[in-house]
Amino acid sequence: MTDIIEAYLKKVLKQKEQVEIRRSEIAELFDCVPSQINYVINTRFTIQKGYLVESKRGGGGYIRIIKVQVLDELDMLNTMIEIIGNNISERDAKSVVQKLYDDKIISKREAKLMIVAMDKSLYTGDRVTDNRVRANLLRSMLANLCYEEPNKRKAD
Amino acid sequence: MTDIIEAYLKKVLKQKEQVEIRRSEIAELFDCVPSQINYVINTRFTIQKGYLVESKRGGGGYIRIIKVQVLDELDMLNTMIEIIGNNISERDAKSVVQKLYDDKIISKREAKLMIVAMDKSLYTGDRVTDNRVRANLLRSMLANLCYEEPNKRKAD
DNA sequence: ATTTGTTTGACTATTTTTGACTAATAATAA
DNA sequence: TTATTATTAGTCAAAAATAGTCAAACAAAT
Repeated sequence: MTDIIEAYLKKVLKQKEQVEIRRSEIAELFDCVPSQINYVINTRFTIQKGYLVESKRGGGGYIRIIKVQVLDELDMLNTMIEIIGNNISERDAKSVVQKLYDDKIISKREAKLMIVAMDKSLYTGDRVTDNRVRANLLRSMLANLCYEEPNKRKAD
Repeated sequence: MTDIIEAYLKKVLKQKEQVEIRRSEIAELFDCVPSQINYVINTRFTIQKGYLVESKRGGGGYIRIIKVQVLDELDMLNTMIEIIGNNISERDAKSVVQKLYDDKIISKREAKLMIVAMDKSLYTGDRVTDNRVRANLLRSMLANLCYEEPNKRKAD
């Protein structure tokens, strides 16, 4: 169900920069509880994936999902570095890398290298430490990409 | 039983590049406990045998087995993975990466990504822990370079 | 007899679904 | 204007729906 609603919203976002919904209407449309919509948004339309969400309650209330716009590669990398901050979960880290791949800032091989490096199983086992180390790694790797010549793309 | 399930999955993989199952369904189909499926996957669909496995738990969960192509740098990478072992210093790790670059197994960008990830300053500060985590990271990244997915699947 | 591989199930981990309760805003009444 | 009510959306935790781990029991191979 989550996947279906996600796909629906993404389809709309393919055409437009943003989409505005009434939570109860979408819930009705897909025959689910309204809070399911919050779940979809919280797990699939995060800032790490490149979305901003605004909403308002009360009469005429809405939820608005906005695709984040960035100017260029450097801007994107810096934005991501900021988003990462000093701690990041495995899931969010992988979202960030996926986003960079989707936006063709890194190659598939680079994405895979980075994604495997985000895996929880490689670290110490202490969540707090791991999230900090993971953020350090990811930030460093992205910062490194900032100083490089533009990506020479191989067919992938 | 393991052989039967293995054969079944391989038959499907003869036709397609990947197969997605629901663990409980397959367990039911072959009248075995669900964890038997994990055993089959862990023993017969390893990365060394040319398969990649992804999965998700929870509602709509699945196990996906993907055929991958083994690259000819396999031997060299496996040797390096063995050499790395469970601990590696920053210096040794960096020379491993340098060698990969010299041997043209990785690109310059990939090399730089990996090199920055080996840096001591990113880890916990405890030498023993750091050398272990660094080895985990490097081994994972190298293992990842051994294989390549044939082609993409998602239409989105 | 010993070692290696397989089966089983109890326990754990993760993700999604659901619904009761809370919070915010707008509309309306006083 | 102020208070009240209606109309939204948000939060949180429990329940449900998956898959993963691990070790004991069992079986097969040497």
